[in-house]
Amino acid sequence: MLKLTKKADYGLMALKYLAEHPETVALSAKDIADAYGIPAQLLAKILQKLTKSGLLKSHAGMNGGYALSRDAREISAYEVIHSIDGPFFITSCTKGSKGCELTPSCTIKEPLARVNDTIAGVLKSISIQDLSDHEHPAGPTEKSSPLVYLTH
Amino acid sequence: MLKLTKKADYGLMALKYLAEHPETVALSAKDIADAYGIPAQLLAKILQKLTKSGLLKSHAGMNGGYALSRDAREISAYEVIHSIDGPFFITSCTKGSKGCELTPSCTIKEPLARVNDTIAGVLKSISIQDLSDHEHPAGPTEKSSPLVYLTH
DNA sequence: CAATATCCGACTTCTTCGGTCCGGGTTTAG
DNA sequence: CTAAACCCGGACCGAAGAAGTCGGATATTG
Ligand code: SF4
Ligand code: SF4
Repeated sequence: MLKLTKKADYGLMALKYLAEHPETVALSAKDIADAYGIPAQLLAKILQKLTKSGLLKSHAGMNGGYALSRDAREISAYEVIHSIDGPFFITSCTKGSKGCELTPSCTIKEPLARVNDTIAGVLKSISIQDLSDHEHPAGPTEKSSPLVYLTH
Repeated sequence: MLKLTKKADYGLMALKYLAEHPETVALSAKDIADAYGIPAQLLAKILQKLTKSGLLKSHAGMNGGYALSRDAREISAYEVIHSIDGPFFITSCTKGSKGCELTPSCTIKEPLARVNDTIAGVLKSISIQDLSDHEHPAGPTEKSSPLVYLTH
């Protein structure tokens, strides 16, 4: 529940890896897979999705591979997750396809939609570049400011 | 991916329902289930978990049922989700049980742990009481302030 | 042309979730 | 006392989704 897909996880790893190697023109899926020890074929499919979404550029043939299509700080974690796992929804009532049938009687879907937006906002505020700043500077996670505003 | 369990969903609905009926001493699982049209037996098990976690008080026998053990504004959505679905982790590396085996080589688990904490903070800042404030006052969701601080 | 790479859909396997069933124990109304 | 109404909790099962695999087509370079 509320767990990130491993595919999205891999996708973030791969993008971070690409962001850290800007000098190379392109890296093949196998290169990245080997670097982390994740199944090559699976990673390939993930990168393909990211390519189709426009986050990556691919180049077939020898010495081919993938490269970021934009600057690392212009790619948000939200986009990555969205590309790989589809639309982002905390609840099952995706309003459109097939959600739970008790949507009309449900009284908590509006508040939850608010929460959904908040979390999406969090994800959108994180870029690939941020992942590369390997820092966890002693300062323990302090939740000071109000994080979500449910009622206006 | 990143989707709330339906059980947690039901749990929140039930708690909200209880919060909105403070006059009644106790409501049976069947009452709540009928009110929303969710499977009674399933809801029963959810309420049992919430009881075991101390969020609810149960009373067997005729005219028995469940009641909130604390004030509605003292119960956070985080507690509910935690009670029903177990520990809250965005990633698979739960450090302790069985996570993914590439935890050592993984370079994004610390940043993601930060994100995890942020989202957990969001959930903790929401009380059952907040769910009852049925408001969505025209004001579109505005994300003004920075929502997550990755680097200190 | 041959080697290397991406591309892409279909497929199997595994886990989890949603839901049901049943055999208990408790309390209270009659 | 007894039966109804309720809570308790494990076992069970089908459906769905996630993780990973396979195989073939296509594009590029040497
Ligand atoms: S309609 Fe209500 S119960 Fe159904 S998925 Fe949405 S929030 Fe959950
Ligand atoms: S170790 Fe890395 S890849 Fe594995 S679950 Fe944690 S974040 Fe994801």
